[in-house]
Amino acid sequence: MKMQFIPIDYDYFDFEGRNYAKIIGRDDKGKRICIVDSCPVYLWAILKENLPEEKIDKLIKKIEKIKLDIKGRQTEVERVEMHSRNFLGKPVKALKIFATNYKDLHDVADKLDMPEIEKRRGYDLGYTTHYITEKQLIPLSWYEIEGEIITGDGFGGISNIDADICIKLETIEKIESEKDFTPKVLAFDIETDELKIGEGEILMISLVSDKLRKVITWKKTNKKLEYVEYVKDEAELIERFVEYVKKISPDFLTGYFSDGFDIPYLKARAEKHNIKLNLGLDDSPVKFHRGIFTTAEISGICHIDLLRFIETAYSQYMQSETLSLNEVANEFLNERKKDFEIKHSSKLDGKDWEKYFEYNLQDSILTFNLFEKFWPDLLEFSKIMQEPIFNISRNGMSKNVESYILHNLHKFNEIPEKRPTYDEIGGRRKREKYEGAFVFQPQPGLYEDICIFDFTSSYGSVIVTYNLSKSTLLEKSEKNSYSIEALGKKVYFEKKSGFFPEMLKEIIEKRKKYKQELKQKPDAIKNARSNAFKLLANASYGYQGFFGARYYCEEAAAATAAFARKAIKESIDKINQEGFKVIYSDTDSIAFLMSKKTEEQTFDFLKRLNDELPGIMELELEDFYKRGIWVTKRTGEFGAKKKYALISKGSKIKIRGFETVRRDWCRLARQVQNNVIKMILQEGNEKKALDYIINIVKQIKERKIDKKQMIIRTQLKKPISEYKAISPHVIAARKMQEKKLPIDESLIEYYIAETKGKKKLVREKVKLPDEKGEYNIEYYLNHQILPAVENIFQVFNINLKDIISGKKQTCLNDF
DNA sequence: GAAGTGGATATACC
DNA sequence: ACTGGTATATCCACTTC
Repeated sequence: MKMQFIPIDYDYFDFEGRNYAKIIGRDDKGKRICIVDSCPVYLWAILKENLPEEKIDKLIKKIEKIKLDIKGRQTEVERVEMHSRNFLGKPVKALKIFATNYKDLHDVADKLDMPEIEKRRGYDLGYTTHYITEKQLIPLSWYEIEGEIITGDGFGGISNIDADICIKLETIEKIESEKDFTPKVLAFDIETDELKIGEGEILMISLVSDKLRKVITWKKTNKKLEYVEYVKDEAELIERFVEYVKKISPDFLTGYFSDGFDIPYLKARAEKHNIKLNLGLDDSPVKFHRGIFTTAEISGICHIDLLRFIETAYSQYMQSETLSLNEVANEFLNERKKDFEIKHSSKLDGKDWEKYFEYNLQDSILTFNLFEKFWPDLLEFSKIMQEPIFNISRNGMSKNVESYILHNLHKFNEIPEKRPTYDEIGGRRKREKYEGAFVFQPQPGLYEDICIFDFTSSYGSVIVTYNLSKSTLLEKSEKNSYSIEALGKKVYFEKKSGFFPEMLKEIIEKRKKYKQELKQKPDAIKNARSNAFKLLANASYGYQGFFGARYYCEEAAAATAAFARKAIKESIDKINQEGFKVIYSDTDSIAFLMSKKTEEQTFDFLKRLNDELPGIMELELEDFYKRGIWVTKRTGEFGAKKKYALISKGSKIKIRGFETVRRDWCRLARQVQNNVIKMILQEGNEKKALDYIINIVKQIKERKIDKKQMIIRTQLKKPISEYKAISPHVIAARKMQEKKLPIDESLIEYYIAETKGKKKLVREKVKLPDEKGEYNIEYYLNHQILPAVENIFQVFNINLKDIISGKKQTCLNDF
């Protein structure tokens, strides 16, 4: 049997003691195909140097005799081969030890505690990763496959699963031409009475696919809605949900926070009713993997929790202040949730229920649309990191960097490094912070004609240029090496390029290439590809300093920061020497005054600068700006770092660090500050802004501002009881707890109210948004509005405090 | 009991 | 525990006089 095939979901199973990959996918006609395949299972034993041959022969014979009988399995060493490989860039002799079952490799490794063996590696990758590496498969690419159809009890009855064809794979070959694939997607969302898992009843479940829009509920209402299906009770609701998933049989089942809420909830309620949540194609129950986050896996159907993916792939560029479905859908789709105030089901009447159904359906529609939106990203991530979408969508960037490395090691003939042990991680976490980026101390003021240069992929290009990695780190000083002062000593790296910098070089090159292609002819795939490489390049520096990394290298991470500091300081000097004036710099960017020079002269100078930069390091022009403002710190007269605002020649405003961009300030303060900054940058003076602020102060004093503008939102980052310092938002959270309001991952909202009696602490004046009370004029003036704008006016030598307190009312007439 | 200071906490920048 | 370090600012908690 021969056909075209695209792999989607990866799993594995044991049959007669051996491991088999079970890959679910589609053929080019949309039929569901299950392929069964196997690959050699082995680990590496790296030998000590200069072992005599007879000793190696003896060792091999000894190893070949290893047999294990554990966990109800019999595993034995089946074959041992001698190979020349690299480990951390050094040539080594290593034994490739083939064994029966991947899951027993750890135990085989334990048996290899022999004096001739230096290190044991390659037993901790996970079967799926091992399989993909071995077969060089790229997930979600089209393949031409050939194999035998499996029927009856072949491989323990695997053909009983809900697939059109099961095949034992014989050959598999990638189809090079680009070929589209449109997955079958089902989005779902549940509504419940309580937020705590399993505590309340599931009231309804919505389901959305390209052809389906449905809400299932057990709630009887007078008006029958077309898209609502009514069932008897909660038990039937869950059963019906399972039936639908089976009937639709999607490639992807997607939810929003469904790993942490919807699926665990369904599971808990199903257990209560003694129903099985057997969603798997093989009728297996949903499997939960407990880690820091629980993940829910369905055999054969790829479950995607979009929240997790959006968090790693996009949150750093997003405008949204939270990752709530509403905000995210608003930002990416320009669509919103339905307005509906959720109440306990006992407090709802007929009309409310209809709205509730609509609300529930809309959530699934948004989730479905978000899936479509992020499908190119999921696809590209999966192809680039070469891991299944299920994992890709849940892994953080450090894991993604590591996946990329592991799947590219074969190009360097490298044996994979092991995961750090628990003790190693503990040791790494205890180490002191190393010195990081350089931040220029700015002089407060309003500046005109500013230019900004940026290092492209700054840290990445430093790692590549100076070959900084675990495998290139030298133990002692060597001639002809790269060296720099870091971690309070001199560190050295060899010049012969290592596999990690080499891989990173390719990542940066690809990023450049795809960015260029994207610019020429934009589309979603190119955007996703370009973004994926950008994220990979950016995360590579952090990876080497991350305690959980296989290729952890403190020296490399510290040296990267050190070389980057050196490079930027040298560039700053050169820019100053050229006759410009540097006014600010942070990590990889430099802002300087044009000092009457033309843009052409600046470009010319940039070219010359770049010619002098080492390796692949490169500065690029970020933009030209009309004006910019830097302010003082609240304490001290120095300029504040990481806080400035710019207006470009095209009148685009860029604000960094100011309260305007901080979500833990009330909306009024943020908006007022934003307006003040805008006026000053646009007009080039403070006059209009001063009039504006005086008017705002008046309005506050006269209580003309809507209380909604005064609400402060702060995230509760741990359980209430764990707080040592009881700050206002903790009090607000306590109040919510008393009122039995849900405290989920979202922000705590409160305002500071007028109170009777002498109350000194801010937290004593905290009220929840719907608590009766009036905003505290003194607080909002002196602790929100004034702090937000006073150091902006200070740039113009205006003391707002005096003006507002009325001390210098007369000076108003001066303007 | 006021004033000063350091710690805890949240959030942003790159 | 799930990339890194640098930085600002608020408000509480505690010390000191």
